[in-house]
Amino acid sequence: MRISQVAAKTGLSIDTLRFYEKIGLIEPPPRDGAGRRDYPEEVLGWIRFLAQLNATGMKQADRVRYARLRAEGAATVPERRRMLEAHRSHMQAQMQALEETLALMDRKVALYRDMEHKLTQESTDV
Amino acid sequence: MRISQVAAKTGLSIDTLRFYEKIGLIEPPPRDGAGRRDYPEEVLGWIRFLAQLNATGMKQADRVRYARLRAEGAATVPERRRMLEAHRSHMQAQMQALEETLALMDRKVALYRDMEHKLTQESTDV
DNA sequence: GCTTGTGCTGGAGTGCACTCCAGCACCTAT
DNA sequence: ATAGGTGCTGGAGTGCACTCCAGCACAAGC
Repeated sequence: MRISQVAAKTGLSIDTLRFYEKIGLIEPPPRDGAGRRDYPEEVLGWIRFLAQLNATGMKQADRVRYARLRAEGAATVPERRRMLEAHRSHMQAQMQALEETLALMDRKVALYRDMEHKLTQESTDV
Repeated sequence: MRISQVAAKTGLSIDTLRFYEKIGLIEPPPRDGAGRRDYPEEVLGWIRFLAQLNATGMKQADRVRYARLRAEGAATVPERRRMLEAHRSHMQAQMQALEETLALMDRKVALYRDMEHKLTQESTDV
């Protein structure tokens, strides 16, 4: 698969794909006769996983570390597991922050609606 | 309250407090006789609210916009409410991403545990 | 009255995660 | 055979959110 196809299917830009390769997030794919990258299908799943780690706040440096461990094979499974567990608890903290702030937003929005209601009445009453 | 006190109570650095003032996130506090910032107590609650918006992914530019609206008074309540509602739905999308990825982490961690178990047995069995 | 601590300003520097560009090669359709 | 599209490399530039620093003023304790 050519780089433009991968970009289209993953939503990453072509530049980002090359950048991810440069920093070690994606393994350098084989090249075709003309020296162009020829990605295997499996890269799509890996990129989607990276996107999930990204969306849930894992830092680039840690994603790179995980990618490097993954490339080293089965011997690194315990360390990868520890990384995922660490990220898991980080995500749980985020969930809690979100829940608390969501509740706060609801209270504030209700308060603001109330204020708007009163302001509307004020101008209607005169 | 002096800047170092505010820093200690909020966890922000002194530089960050001045930076927040510069970009309009915090209103310039009055100064004491020696020209030092003298923050009112209320700033603590506001900073904690900012921290919550921060922790749940609201961008600086939007926090600044909200702060400016807030400083303008009651007339901006409808717009502030719309901002909070927009942030609310952004947070809900984040929650969903977290839930999905949390479930994925659990599956992967279980898988890795399983692999570790088998590897251990392999070396034990021989 | 001098040292230490705290604060001030304006501006430069940092780290992260991309994003863009020049200058070139190759492939494809007309 | 030539024009347009796609891809390549190495390196520079960007935007965000701070963070640090020099050089100075004021204050408080010994």
